Amino acid sequence: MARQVTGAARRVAEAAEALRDEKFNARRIELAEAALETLGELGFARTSLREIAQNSAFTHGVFHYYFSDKLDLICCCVRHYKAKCVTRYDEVVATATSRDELTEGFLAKLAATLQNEARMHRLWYDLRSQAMFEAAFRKDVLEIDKSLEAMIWRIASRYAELGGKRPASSPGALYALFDGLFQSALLKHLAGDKRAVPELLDEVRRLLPTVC
Amino acid sequence: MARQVTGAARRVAEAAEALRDEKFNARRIELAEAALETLGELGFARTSLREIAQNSAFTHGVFHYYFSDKLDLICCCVRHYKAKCVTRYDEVVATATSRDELTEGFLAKLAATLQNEARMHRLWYDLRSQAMFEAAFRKDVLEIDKSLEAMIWRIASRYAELGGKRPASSPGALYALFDGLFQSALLKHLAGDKRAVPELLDEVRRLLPTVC
DNA sequence: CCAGAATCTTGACACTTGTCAAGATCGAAT
DNA sequence: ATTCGATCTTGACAAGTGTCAAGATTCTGG
Repeated sequence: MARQVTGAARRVAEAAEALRDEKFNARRIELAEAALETLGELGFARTSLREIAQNSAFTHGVFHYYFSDKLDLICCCVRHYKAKCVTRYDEVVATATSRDELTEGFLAKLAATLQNEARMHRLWYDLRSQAMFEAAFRKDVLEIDKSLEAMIWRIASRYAELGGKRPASSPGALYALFDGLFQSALLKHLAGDKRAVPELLDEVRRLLPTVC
Repeated sequence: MARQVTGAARRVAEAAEALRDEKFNARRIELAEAALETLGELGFARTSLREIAQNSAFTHGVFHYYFSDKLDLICCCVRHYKAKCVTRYDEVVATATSRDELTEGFLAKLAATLQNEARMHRLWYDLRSQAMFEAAFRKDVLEIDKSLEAMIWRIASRYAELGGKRPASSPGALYALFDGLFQSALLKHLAGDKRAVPELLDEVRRLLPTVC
């Protein structure tokens, strides 16, 4: 019986610990989300922990309590950012019943995110560049890049399927193409070029039938 | 005659000033080149003027003498970097007499620069991302991006010409594609992935005939 | 050769940075 | 209600930052 009690006690203890862990992790994500605000505004180079804290409801000490250091915090930010990103077009892919529908749904989301979430996108490009210098970022960044490539591939595959064809290039090349176009459009958009978004849409509209 | 003397004196003075200017500018470029060493090693975020000075033969005060501030220095670096970059493939384009020759020449240079000048390339991607945050960089960065696009276009046009065809996509899309592929390969290469370079070459070899 | 300008060195300034530790506050189990 | 651990605040520290100014040095025209 002693053994059963011990077992039950251990289970309770484990459950409590799991709860604490979950709470701890939820807090980390809260903090990461707050940090993303400032990071998106200022970029990696100009963002300090104190700046992050001041633009949030937290004090700078809390960040040190939940993260071992600055890199740890930013890694967590990147990982969290990823989860929200890679499902952006999934609904469109799932519901579209024709090439046109898929095209228009994709383009609409593309334009919307380029305009409304420009700060998050530029942060992603910033951090991906940082990964070229800072080894600590590389694992997460490469993983996200793979997810984004898969995301584009899902769109292209479905588009090809709806036309009874198969994508004409590799996932890597397709991702490179769309990512390059998006990055360039983002820069122009941030520079105040009103034509950036429509030109991107035109380009993608023209390109889709030729690559899939 | 007084007028002639004045005119001559003015011309002499102007020549002297031009000489000073030239010398001044040559020094700026020397300093920018030294700064590029450290920038390529550490990236924009982690590079300070003192670090730059310590890794060079100059004292940190000189940089302040020749540049109004840090941004001015880095803008100069970027502009200088550009000049060296955009002519990389021109000789290949000028001398190649067949599609194969152009392909192989292009791929050889591509592989060489990816491996030997990885630090400069990652700095370029870093600064291009910075331009999304820092307006002061945008003009120069957009200009360089245009030059690179034109560089790719020259290659593609010549390649198409040698096959009696015309490029199948716009300059922007072509640049996006190659830039995206290069950026991805660079990241993998820096992460220690031995397959990064050969995979890039394979991809480009496969792609060239389909886009031109 | 020498005065004045150009160039460079040095050291200081005010400020920001990441990190940490001591203590306050909170929450929950006993 | 008390106690103890988790959570948070606050303030401090040393190191590093961009900037600048005063003076040393070098260059150059006369």
